[in-house]
Amino acid sequence: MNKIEVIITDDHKLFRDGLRSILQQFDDIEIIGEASSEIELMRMLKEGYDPDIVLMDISLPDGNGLDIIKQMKEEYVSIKCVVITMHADGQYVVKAVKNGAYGYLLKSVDQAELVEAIKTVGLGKKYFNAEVSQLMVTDMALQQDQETNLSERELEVLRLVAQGYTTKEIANQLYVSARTIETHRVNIMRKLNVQNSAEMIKKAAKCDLI
Amino acid sequence: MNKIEVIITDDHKLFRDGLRSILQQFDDIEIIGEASSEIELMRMLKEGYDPDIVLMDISLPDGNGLDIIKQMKEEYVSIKCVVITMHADGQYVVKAVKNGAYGYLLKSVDQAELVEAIKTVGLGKKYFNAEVSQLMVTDMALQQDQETNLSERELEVLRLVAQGYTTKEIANQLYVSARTIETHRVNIMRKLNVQNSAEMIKKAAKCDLI
DNA sequence: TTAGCACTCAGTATAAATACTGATTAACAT
DNA sequence: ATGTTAATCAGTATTTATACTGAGTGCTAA
Repeated sequence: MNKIEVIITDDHKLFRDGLRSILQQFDDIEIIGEASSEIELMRMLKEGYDPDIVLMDISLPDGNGLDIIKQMKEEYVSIKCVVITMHADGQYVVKAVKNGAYGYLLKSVDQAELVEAIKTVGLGKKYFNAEVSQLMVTDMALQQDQETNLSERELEVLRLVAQGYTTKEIANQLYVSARTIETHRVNIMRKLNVQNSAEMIKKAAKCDLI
Repeated sequence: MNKIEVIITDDHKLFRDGLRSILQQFDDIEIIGEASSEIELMRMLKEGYDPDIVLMDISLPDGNGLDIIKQMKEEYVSIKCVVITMHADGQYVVKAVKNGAYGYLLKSVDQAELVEAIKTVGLGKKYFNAEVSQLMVTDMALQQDQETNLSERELEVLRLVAQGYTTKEIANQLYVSARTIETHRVNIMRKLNVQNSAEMIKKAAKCDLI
């Protein structure tokens, strides 16, 4: 069996050393490099490093660690990113998942779980433990809790607006005057607590109304 | 300790009987009712049934089971819904979570896990096992895979548009002419393959570009 | 070195949205 | 009964967006 090749990315040398020390004990895992920043990581990849897994802290000094996951995934399709962080924040987890991360580990995990995560991801599967899943679930449930109280008619209008129909077109479709639709739009914006159509559609999309 | 009061909702009597038979063995769980449809369930709740948990199949004959979770949550805040279904579909899981479900079980789970889920939810915590979390994660990662290829500048403009700034305002902020911003808008819409600003914002929101 | 793309900018005309002022009717719950 | 809300409709003026025609510069990768 081939070794799982890993690059560790974290701005704290001591932490990198610790990880290396732990992972060195396993014959099927090999640390092929370390980076102390996103820039350094990207430079290494550009220079030809080709790890199976990048183990990455997302509170790096240069920029947002979550964005780099996406970037890396686009440029180096085969590399799988496992986030390791102290941030027990559902939004971070969701963002990481959406950006293509293969795993999300809290720094509170133990050795055994770290290794299990790496091996799981090494097989091409994703690794998110119960705690992390919980964070994600809780966050998603919260997002939905923004009550809207739009009437049926308003929802209907909102959906048509979001589909790109103009006020006039909607009026024709619903057999009412354009004035009516305009009133609806104003009321919808008031209820969603936004100032204009762009924000209205954004908020509607975020709240899954459309 | 109080018993966890459960209503089983499923359109197959045999399945309800099976669940009842399993759960009856546990002293701290009590089946206080059964419903064979959403309508029946809602009627029971209206009549005063007040379960801790509703164990619900989401492929019921009358309407979409996922929507009823939301409805129930709004009208009966204290009731926790646990979905039990044969649909191993990430989108369903995501939707269930967003609608406020406290758990999602595949019909392939065993007795032990069913009971564990009920007890966990009974304590007010959510229960989503590794398999289900996996489905959810996979689905979310997929959604993100729609490539966009917007340039940095275009993303910047897009985000400002979504925040409700007008073309002129954006032009002032970025120290370029309004023409330039208009060109950007047109290019963004072309790249996102949409016909107007409303669709542009909707698509951007759905793809988490903003 | 040439082709493509990002980014910038222009005029003219029309279509649409927004801001302000209002109003009537019907349903529904306190 | 009375207040609240949904749903409908109106005029006028202004601001924005859109559609059509374009173009020049500078970078980069084939």
